[in-house]
Amino acid sequence: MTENAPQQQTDLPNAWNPADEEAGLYQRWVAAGYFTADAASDKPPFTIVLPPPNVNGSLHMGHALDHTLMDALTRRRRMQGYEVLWLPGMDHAGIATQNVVERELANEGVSRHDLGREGFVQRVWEWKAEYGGKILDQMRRLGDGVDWSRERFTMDDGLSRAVQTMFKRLYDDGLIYRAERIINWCPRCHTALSDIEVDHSEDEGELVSIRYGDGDHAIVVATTRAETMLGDTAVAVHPDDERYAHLVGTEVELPLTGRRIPVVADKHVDPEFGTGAVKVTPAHDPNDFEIGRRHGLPMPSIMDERAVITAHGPFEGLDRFEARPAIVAALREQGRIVAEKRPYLHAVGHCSRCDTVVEPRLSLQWWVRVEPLARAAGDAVRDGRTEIHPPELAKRYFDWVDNMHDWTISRQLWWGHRIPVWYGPDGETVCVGPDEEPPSGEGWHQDPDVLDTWFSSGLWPFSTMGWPDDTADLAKFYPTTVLVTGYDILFFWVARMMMFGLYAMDGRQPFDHVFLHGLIRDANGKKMSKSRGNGIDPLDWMNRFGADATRFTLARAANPGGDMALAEEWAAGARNFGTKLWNASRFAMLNGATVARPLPATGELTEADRWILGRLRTVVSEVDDLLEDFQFAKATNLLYHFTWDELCDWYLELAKVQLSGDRADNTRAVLGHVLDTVLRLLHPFVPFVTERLWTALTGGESLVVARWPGQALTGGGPALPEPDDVADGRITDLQKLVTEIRRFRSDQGLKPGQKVAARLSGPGYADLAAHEDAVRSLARLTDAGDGFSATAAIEVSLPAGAVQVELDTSGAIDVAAERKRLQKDLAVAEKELKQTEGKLGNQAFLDKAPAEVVDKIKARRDTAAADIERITARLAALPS
RNA sequence: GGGCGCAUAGCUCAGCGGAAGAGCACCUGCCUUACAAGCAGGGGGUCGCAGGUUCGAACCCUGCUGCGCCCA
Repeated sequence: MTENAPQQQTDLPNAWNPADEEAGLYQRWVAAGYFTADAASDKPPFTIVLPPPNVNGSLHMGHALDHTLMDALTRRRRMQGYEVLWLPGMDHAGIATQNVVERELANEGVSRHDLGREGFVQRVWEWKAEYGGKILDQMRRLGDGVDWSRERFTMDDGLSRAVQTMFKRLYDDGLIYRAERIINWCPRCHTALSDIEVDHSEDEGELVSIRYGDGDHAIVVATTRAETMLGDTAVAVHPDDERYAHLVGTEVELPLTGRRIPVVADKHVDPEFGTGAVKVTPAHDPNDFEIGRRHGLPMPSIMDERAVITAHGPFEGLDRFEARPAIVAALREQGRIVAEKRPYLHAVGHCSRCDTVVEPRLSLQWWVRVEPLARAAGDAVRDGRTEIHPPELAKRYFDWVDNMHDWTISRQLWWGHRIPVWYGPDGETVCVGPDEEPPSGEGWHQDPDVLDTWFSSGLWPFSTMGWPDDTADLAKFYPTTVLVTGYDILFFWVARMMMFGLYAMDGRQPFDHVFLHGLIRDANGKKMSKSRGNGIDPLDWMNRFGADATRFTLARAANPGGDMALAEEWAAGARNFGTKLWNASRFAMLNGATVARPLPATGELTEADRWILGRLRTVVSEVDDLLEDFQFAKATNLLYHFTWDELCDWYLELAKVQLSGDRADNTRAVLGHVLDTVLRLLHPFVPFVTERLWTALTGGESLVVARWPGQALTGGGPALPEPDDVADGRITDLQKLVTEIRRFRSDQGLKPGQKVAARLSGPGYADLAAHEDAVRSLARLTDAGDGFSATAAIEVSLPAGAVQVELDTSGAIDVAAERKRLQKDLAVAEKELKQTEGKLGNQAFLDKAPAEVVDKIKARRDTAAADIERITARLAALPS
């Protein structure tokens, strides 16, 4: 390490141009191997597996946030001396990718069936080679410090083997079974979907009331799906509903079909809803399916896989949405429509991939029996083996895992892991493990379906490290330390990885912590979406403001659990901060700031030096605490304000004075030191600009592998002096004095650059006399030389007493402006006096409030009283 | 229908029992030799409404109103 090599001059350009430097810096980091994890290392591990993005996806703002936070976590831990593994990769996104390639084929006038299964899958691989993984390059743009040597893909041989192993184990344990049930069917994708692949929305539909039967034997049912009446096999009423008691056990005629169907009593019918009677279509509604099961009803399917009506005379061949009005019209003709309500708002499920309205469908599918797995997943969080941050979200997790339905894992697709089950000529069913030969011979065939993409993604925390083999990576890096994702992905990711991880890894949880961040919204707090057109492309921001600015914007908005609104102005602000940091650093370096020598002894430092170093020490400690607690927004805001408001606005200005004094070298050391530390603290969030500045400042190899300030694991780091109350108070006084003078100047319309002769005096000034040069520099005051003639005076009250500032404004002063100012200050002081005296006049307050609170109020009262006296006198002295 | 969360400056959000804060926006003046992607100064809020607890409430409790999200 050459971290302490001296660096006198700087080769830094005048301005920071991210586009010129980011890509080169990133390449250098990767080439140096900084991000490559070593399973043989003695360092403590810190592991994150990247929730794998879809192979057909591109980086959106949600990813950018996710990645920024993961990168910040891993970069800091790396600097702290951990052996960091951040493992990247992608999933194969079964439905989405198959859709993409099918669309491509459609443009060529070909269907996947023309290519055949093998040909189609080959074609998807070719597509992947050419277009897949765009997001990986976008991750490089963002600066993700991932271990590219361990990049994985869910369809790779190793991960496929893990999938087959897992299937076999679950099958053998009786946790995977095949059954005919109602599933969510997408008539466009032609596949089953799991519950969470269905999005519900309130859609406008119609509620039609239909009379079944006639005369005394009539019963009215209401439905939003009139077309399903073709598949009705019963009408159900509540057993205690006296209105229909006489009909239960009898049959009514089902219109249009000539069929007679029974009226059954079922206690799951809500007698309050509608007429209290419901039509029962067991093959096309999950509730009706349950009723059908309880009453042994037939379950005819009336639609094919495209949701087109099959059989049933005139309606055959109609799409379900064409069939609906046709059937209503036919019923109306027969006088069977009792009431119609349009529009009628009701919840409708849509395919999360293509937005088609899902069709509940009776079909034979493979299922995971989740009960024991979900219980273990809940217990791991209940036991505290896995901690969810922020903890409020644990409740949502429990609600989900404790009430989870069995999971449909078969998909009627070709792109994915094929179900490793073979069926024999005599009805045999054989599940085949990865190292076994599948049965062959006449009549044997493999199940045609593939597994849900989430089945393979659920294995990600360990399949990526070589499971089911015992590998060095698993030994070193499992369980992973933290999973970072949005709270909307809690069920997709967390629950499924937890279930599989605990099962496959002998009860060892896949991650110790789960950090859930909020969702990205636009400047008005609205969710970003394609239909709204309010999405922001992170690449656009990276192009215009730089990767650092994009990252810093996201990190500054990331309060745990809270959603965050973003707008271009936010990114511009972050870019401005980078510029500020750049300019401040360049200024410091041009003035010889250096880390070449150790910090001077405390006794050799000025109060300004001791103040900024004390503040720095506090900031280091606070930032550290905040980051341990995933408080990214607070940590970055603290750094933003320390850098801008304290370091740049005050210390750099004070340093300008010191640099022309006799202890300039000390100032150079302090400047270098503060800057060095600030760059280290900021590096996890804005890696590029800090790297460029830090290597220039220190001559060190790279900030990526530099030590993190403070904290035990870092083995020390620069020793900073304790915060110094005297120095802090002195600088606070100085700031107040300078600010008051500036206020006066501004009131009086004096140009900021205009020097004004002044004389400073008063009891409060004794302690500040040593800072006179600084005060004069910051307030643009010159000495009161010959011919000085005060035309105005202000009085600033400090804890040690008042300071008089007499100024020669070389002209008349604006008395009205001065009076206005004083009156305003007076009003403030009077309000303060009234408030504090009110409290102190309350015996109950004096008796019950803690002594330090009472003392504080007393001090405030005294200050207010003194201010009133002073201001009143000043007002009286003003020429009228 | 069940559950959760939020209502604080024009906008987006911190603060969660002892003096109302930030960023952006806004107003005034400045190209003051690091920085106009900037500097200096300034204006702006009875902290959704109504009760209660407390010496003291933006902060705790109850109800109401209005939003948002998840699940059914």
